[in-house]
Amino acid sequence: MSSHHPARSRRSTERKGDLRERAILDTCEALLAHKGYNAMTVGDIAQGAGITRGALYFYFGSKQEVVVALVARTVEHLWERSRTTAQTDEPRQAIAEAMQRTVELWNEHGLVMRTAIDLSLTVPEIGELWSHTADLFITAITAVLERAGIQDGTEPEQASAMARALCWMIERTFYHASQESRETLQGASATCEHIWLTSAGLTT
Amino acid sequence: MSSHHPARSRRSTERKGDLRERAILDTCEALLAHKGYNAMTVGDIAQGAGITRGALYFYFGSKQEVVVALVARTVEHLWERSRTTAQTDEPRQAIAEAMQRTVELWNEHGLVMRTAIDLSLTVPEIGELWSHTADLFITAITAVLERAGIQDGTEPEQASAMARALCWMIERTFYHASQESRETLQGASATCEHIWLTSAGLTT
DNA sequence: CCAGAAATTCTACACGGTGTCAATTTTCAC
DNA sequence: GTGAAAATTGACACCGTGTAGAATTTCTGG
Repeated sequence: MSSHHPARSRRSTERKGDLRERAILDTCEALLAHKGYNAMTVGDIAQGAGITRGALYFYFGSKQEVVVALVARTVEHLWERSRTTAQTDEPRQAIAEAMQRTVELWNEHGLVMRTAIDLSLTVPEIGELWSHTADLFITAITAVLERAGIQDGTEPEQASAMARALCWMIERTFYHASQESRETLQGASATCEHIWLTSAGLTT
Repeated sequence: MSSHHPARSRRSTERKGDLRERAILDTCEALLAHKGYNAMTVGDIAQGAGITRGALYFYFGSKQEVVVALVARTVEHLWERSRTTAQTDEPRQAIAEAMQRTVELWNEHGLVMRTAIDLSLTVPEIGELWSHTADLFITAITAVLERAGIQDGTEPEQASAMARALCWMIERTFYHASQESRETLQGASATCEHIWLTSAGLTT
């Protein structure tokens, strides 16, 4: 199952295959956009990448593996971005910045994030990736809530549980809004920010 | 495409086919539970219902149509329940009752509701059904918010937009919690209720 | 530059699930 | 009972998947 990409990772010069691999993922992303996961066939991806079906199976073991790799690529980008973003102490500002950053993430990667969510159930690896990503968000939200004075703990009305619900609210709201337009997304963000602020008791 | 079930609907006596149709949907629901949508094959459903693949195609045009019918059956049940539930004027009580009812719905029909959500993207008819259901909820939440003094309107911080975000929060939170246990679902409900109350400004 | 090895690509094949069809059997109304 | 409508069947064609072995290209050290 994992006999693919043996140890091709560390290489001085970039092998031809690395290019192909990227081409495959790019094509996959493009096809996902206007055909959707189910309609997209392995043949389509191969053709778009300029190779044959057979050749594609040299790089990935299945259609699922391709999408897993695509999601992994995008998700690593998210983690990267989260790590390098300044953390603010002041709750109100922290919330505003978090929401702004999230809007940008969805504007750039909405498509892949949506498919990640859709496939979380059926493709275990993607479920893993996405739930880990969600945990990062939940942890961050929890921290802000606690700094704002919400009691910490895991009971229904304490910070941790609230953070989880708020995270799902944001995920789902952005999921829908990002399918519409940037304006819709911006408005949805404002609404979520407002609810978050209110829940944190920051409605002066 | 719709040459199936011609006008078999209105009938004095119950035709044999009506039984089969129900058997098919029941089997589909059962299979969905421990195989999932993708793994479940038309042959499986037919076998479970005690007929051949060919016979199943007499009732439904495809696997998708079967699931659409199943979702429709469940969703009509939801609408029924919503309609016959007493509407309370007092916001706090209205919210408590709504959440309690929602917990019951997810306890009874969690599986089908989750698949409905999962297939909303890929199966247009299901998307239609589910978004209509969501609209009912959003309308109800909006009404409660307005009665609680939230300004009505569609701007980001007004009742309509907030109701939408709260609806998605509940949907997603319940989606996840209902996969765990009844206790988890109850806790999740309490958290959502708390956030809803806070957002409505009812935190006395 | 060249030979062998590794990487890459191709074609052909077997398998499984889908949806269709014409033929057949069962059920129902009169 | 009989003829029409309902229900069921098995066989078939199609398409997408994943595999295998052979062929080709690219890299590497001498």
